[in-house]
Amino acid sequence: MSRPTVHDVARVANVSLSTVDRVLNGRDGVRAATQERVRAAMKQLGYERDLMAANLSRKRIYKIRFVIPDGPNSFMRNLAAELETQARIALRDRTEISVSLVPPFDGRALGAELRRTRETEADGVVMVATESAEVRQAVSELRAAGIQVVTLISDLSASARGHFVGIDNVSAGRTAAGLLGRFCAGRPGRIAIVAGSMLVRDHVERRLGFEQVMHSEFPELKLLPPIESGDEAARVDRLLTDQLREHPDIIGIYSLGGGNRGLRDALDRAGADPRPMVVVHELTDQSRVALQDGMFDAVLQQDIRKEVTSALVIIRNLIEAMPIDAETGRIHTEIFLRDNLP
Amino acid sequence: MSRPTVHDVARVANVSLSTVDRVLNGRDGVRAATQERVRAAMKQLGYERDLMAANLSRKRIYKIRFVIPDGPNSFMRNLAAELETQARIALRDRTEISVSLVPPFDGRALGAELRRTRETEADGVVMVATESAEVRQAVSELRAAGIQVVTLISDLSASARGHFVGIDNVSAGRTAAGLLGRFCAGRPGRIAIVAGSMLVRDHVERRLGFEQVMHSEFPELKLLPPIESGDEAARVDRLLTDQLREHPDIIGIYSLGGGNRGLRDALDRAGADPRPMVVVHELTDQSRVALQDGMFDAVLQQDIRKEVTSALVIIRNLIEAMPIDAETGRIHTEIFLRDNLP
DNA sequence: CCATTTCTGATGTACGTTAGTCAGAAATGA
DNA sequence: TCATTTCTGACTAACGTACATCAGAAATGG
Repeated sequence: MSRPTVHDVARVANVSLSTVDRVLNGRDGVRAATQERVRAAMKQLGYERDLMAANLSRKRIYKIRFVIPDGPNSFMRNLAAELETQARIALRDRTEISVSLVPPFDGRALGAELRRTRETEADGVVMVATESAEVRQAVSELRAAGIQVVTLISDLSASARGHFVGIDNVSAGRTAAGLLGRFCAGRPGRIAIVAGSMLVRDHVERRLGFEQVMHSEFPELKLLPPIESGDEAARVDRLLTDQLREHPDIIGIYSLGGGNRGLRDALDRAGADPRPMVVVHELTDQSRVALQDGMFDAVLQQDIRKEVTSALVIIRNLIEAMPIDAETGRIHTEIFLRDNLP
Repeated sequence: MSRPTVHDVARVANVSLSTVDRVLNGRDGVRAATQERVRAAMKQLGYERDLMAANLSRKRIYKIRFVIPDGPNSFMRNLAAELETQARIALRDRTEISVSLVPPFDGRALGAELRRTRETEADGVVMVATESAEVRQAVSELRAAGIQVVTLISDLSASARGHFVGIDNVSAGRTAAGLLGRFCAGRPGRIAIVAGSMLVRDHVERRLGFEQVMHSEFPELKLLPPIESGDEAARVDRLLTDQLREHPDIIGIYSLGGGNRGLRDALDRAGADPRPMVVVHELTDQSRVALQDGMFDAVLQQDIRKEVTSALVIIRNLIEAMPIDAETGRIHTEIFLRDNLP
């Protein structure tokens, strides 16, 4: 009553072990009719290949290369840390993870690094994409060489990548608006928007989603033009302080990028009462403390661990040419309040 | 450069394969000094037993039994469906999942079913707990018989269960209060609470957390005593309709259990304007539609798939007496608004 | 020091799969 | 129908570990 093996399949299909193996592993030299017989037997028996035995036999080790941005961005540093811990865990699944860092927002550097990957005999590459012709070119070459590619966090448009793992940033912006709008419940007033830069795609998308919902659902709230801070705390502080002084009727703030320490400082300085409702992105030490203080009301987040493990599952399935559950790559935008902090 | 095997350990420790095996599997007949040598070699090489090969050799199949509530509750039906899909996937990991259904909120029935489990030669049991003496007794017996027990979604207090997988329900209740309180922003009024049963710990804990935050942070909102519906839509409808009629000043509703179709019906019937703000648990077809209609404002959710896979990982680790990462069992409470629906 | 007990090594089989070789059967074309 | 090509079967050796058996070495007790 234990699970069926290739031997059982062979017996039922009335063929030899070799033939079953050939069908199972897509080797050629099997007549269509025979293939069908084997497949029927597998279905009839409910055969599922034993991955453990299979990998053991193949002595296969999946080599996965992560290419992510270097630099001080604390979100990316968290990602790097997570990769380090996942690397140890993945070893048990016969998966070897290596990480290489490239300058951020530099398509040329990323493309060059991707090309270098071909020499490392990796089975797959997971990368945080930067839009550029070089990158798209390099990705095509990798895939042509049989190396699978998955984009993480930031996608490549119109690319031949195998899959994307990350959140939907338009929906994240809409979510922020849904929260902030309800928090400001009926009171008229202005909403300040703090962004990093309108040159990066996820920020643009978040702003887009935010404005969509604000305009349609909360028309009594007036949006101020976004502050562009370059994700630098000092600039957030300075520019936002000015804006708060200029518009005493600011009752809500949406920060869709980094530099949230500056946001806190500006709010501290302004000391409005009641203070504006605040929704920000990315759960960091800073934003966590601010949540607990009651200075921020909600933090939107993407679960880095989930993104990494999903990327691993997906790229392994790509390598094995196994079907991919579309749900796996779709990362939800998580919402944290003071009370559901992890 | 590949991972070390028992052979490497034997060579480095200068002993035979047999001796390494004896140490590795805790067989006796190895002098303490020799054992030390072997262990040192393992540590030096960073040896990790290859679980795949090990299980293959043992021809071990993990038999896991899930015991979950029967009945129309759509959350539990989702769970059952998820178990079905996970069962196919788990097969590849030499894990055989069986599911048995018991009447909901019925400690005696659950206890009896758990006792029956002992005859199924299962290695572990995962169950959605109902509080009762019979259940605690049955769990102790299972564990005494060497069968691991993990509670899922709803925990057992003071029990000998091996682990709990699920959200922190107190924190979920607090989160609901944080949202509903802010949504009701300053307006005074009453809050209705709809629960399933105070016999299951998750409902008790949610209520507790909800009331904590409501009392301390939003004292202008008065809480009505909870409606106990047994998670039946018809009863929710009837009881809530009564309550809405009796208290026209209800401006918020927290539903911490099932039967949300009844909640919708009652709200439809009452037709208040402005309608009360509504926070419910569990993303189902019903609650999803209600979110999109704007009938519900927020839905708290636990990721069923994550819970099932975490439970499987944990119970396998328990069976193998491997260390358990505390983070694995901790499931976050997710928040869904209309705009971040998956 | 010998007899006994306790420890260690050598060897083999098994687990389910992959992957190869080689001989022979079956289908195909001329 | 024969020569060729295309399929198929029978075997075998791995992969890393578990587990059993048996012989022989080392430590122990008297």
